[in-house]
Amino acid sequence: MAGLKQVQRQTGVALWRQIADRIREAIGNGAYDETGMVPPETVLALQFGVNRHTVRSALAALAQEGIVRAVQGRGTLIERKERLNFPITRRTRFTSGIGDQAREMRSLLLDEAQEEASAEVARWLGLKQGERVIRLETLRHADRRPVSKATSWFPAERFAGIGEAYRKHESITKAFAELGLPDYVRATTEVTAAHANTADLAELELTPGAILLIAKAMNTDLEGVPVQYSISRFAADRVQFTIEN
Amino acid sequence: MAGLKQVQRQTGVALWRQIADRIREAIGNGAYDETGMVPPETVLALQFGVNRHTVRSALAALAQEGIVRAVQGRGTLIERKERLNFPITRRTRFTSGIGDQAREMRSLLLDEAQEEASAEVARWLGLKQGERVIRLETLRHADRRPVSKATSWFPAERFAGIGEAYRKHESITKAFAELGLPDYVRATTEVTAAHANTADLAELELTPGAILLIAKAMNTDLEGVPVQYSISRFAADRVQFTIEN
DNA sequence: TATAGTTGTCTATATCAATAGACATTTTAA
DNA sequence: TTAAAATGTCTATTGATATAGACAACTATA
Repeated sequence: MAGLKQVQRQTGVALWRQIADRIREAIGNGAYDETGMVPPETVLALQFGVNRHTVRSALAALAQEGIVRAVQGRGTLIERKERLNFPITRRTRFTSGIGDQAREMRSLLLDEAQEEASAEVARWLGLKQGERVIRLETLRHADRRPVSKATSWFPAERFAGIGEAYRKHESITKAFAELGLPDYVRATTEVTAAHANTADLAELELTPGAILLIAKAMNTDLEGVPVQYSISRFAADRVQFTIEN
Repeated sequence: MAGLKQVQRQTGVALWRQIADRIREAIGNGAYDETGMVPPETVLALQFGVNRHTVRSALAALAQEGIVRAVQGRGTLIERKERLNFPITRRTRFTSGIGDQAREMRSLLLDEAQEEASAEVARWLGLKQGERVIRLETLRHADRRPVSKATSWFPAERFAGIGEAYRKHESITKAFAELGLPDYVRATTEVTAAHANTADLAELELTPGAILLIAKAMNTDLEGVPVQYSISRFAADRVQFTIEN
């Protein structure tokens, strides 16, 4: 079976829109990953059982969204969104925040350690300097491209075992949930920029001179008690932050 | 603020369809419960900022779905959906299964008793005949109309106190959760039909000769251990079951 | 019994959606 | 260089969508 098909007429939803939705979904599922382009308009028209112009309307809509780009003579290329968008809100989460923009998300736990809180960490987590904290080093990929490397600190007492939970779920949100924190909010985020150092270059697969976006973030539980402080280093050419006010 | 509004033009979705969706949603939210009818076409046209004919298209679509019925000179009446649909799947639950079709759900605990398992109950629950089970008699209403009367049996040892939990939450799912069973699945469902007896007639507010749909269901925990066996008697003219394969 | 309020029907017009066909333009590869 | 394959553009036609206005038919109520 080649076909997507199944577009319905006279439902109040235009065929071109139904087709655009199908193609967008197929792209999201990686259906055309091998070629990196959408099938020719004539082929799509045949598959969906509509006129080529109708397919063109659908592709025009997708081009408007920046999902595809038509090149005369070649075909209609799928645009890799080279900048993942991170909305920064009170409900900022890494995975679900960009889950609709990338097909495959990976979050690897590189290192875990228990240590004494530095002055900075203690200040952010509302602890005394020297109190025990758990530090996680994580590396996050989207579609096999490294996106960010993050260092996170958690109060050791409250979140014992978070390393294991994170390794299992590849998600801070789910790790928190497993440890009895079903919900949390982003309290503050500080964004700066810097040049990548040699370690960054290797881990994020960058070239010398590359720029990083650095986000220092503090999350709290619903009572306002700090639960996480993290410093994330993003490859600046692969992400953008959006802050809505 | 009166208005729903917010219909968009030139999105590939016809205005009449957007409006139909809004009105259907508003009906589902009980927005027009006081009058039992949709506002006049002219009022809706004003609210949505469209022509009256466009509203008429939307209402015609809803009438086709059986959600409303227009009466010349009176108005457009909201049709009480006389058959609630029960999807029967592995995740069958009473309340959430029809929660989007009725505005007010009630589940009353009529009686609770601890008794010895009959041969039938023992077989379904994987117990030995004579083992202790808890029996609950429940009556379920949707929008103040009785829908079903059910007798449920639970292993007494594992689910001590389920009667109280059910009375409190009016939900088997939540009662299970309170007793440490966060999730369960429908293992088997047997459906038959019969005439209502005199007790059914009274409890389900039926007229003599009425038909019942009788569902014998067994739920298990995620390990496959039976947790509930129930016999539910549904007023056949108020429900339908759907089984997707 | 009027009358106001409501839905039903009809005509007319403009725009959007979809089909059909022809041909131009560009890229890729034989 | 040529041809095949793909997208781009144009004209024309049909049906669905939406607006506009007028009036008929029906219901409830004063």
